[in-house]
Amino acid sequence: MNNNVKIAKALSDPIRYKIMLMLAQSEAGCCPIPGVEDQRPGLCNCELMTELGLIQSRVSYHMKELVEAGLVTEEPRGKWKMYFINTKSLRQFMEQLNQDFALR
Amino acid sequence: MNNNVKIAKALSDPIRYKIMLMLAQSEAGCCPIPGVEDQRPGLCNCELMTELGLIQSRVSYHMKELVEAGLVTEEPRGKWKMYFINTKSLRQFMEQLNQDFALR
DNA sequence: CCATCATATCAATTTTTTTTGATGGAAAGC
DNA sequence: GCTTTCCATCAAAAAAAATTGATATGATGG
Repeated sequence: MNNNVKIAKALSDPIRYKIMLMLAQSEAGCCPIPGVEDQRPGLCNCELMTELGLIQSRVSYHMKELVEAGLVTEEPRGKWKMYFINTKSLRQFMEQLNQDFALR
Repeated sequence: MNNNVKIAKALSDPIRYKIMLMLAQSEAGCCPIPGVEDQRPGLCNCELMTELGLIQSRVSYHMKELVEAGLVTEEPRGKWKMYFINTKSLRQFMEQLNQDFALR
């Protein structure tokens, strides 16, 4: 299946789209480990759960979908799992849309 | 529901994505009416059926999805129904992605 | 080691989407 | 008028996706 279809499918769920927005807007990493410098903006499951009001397995499911589509990268941080938006894949998605549909 | 989610959902089916590609690449309108000047590039159900090898109701269903998402416009032409890609909606989709995810 | 916390995964269920075959309507040609 | 062609829509079935609750894994801190 065409990769753009995969990306579109990942973005086609309201919860996942909202999660992407949250990742894009996250200012500082949640669950910071004291002393660790690299605190890229990102979110962990725990934060997503509380913000979205969803149970853990549901968040986990959607994050897996986003990661498998390549829209999100993940990184264990201590006992937490941090998620980061992968803007590169979004750019590629748009680039492909431009090509496919001769938008420029 | 967010309009980008609607667009993404419409694009998230392989058949619909392929139809969009076909519409984008259509050179001349099929089912031309003799004497009518305005023959914008577009396709009708009949052509989509044969090209895709799908039954009529299935094509009809997917075209309805695309039209309702705003990705495609339709126009009766004689007993045929012509479909045209709506690049404007695609542009808006991408513009919104840019904004939402701070891609530029 | 043990208890706890954060997350992953699984099976069962629910919901949504897609597909199909049938029927009906509208336009075109005879 | 009648027939044919093209398309829309419907109900039922099939397929796919999402949700839930339970259980498992893995790191942390005592």
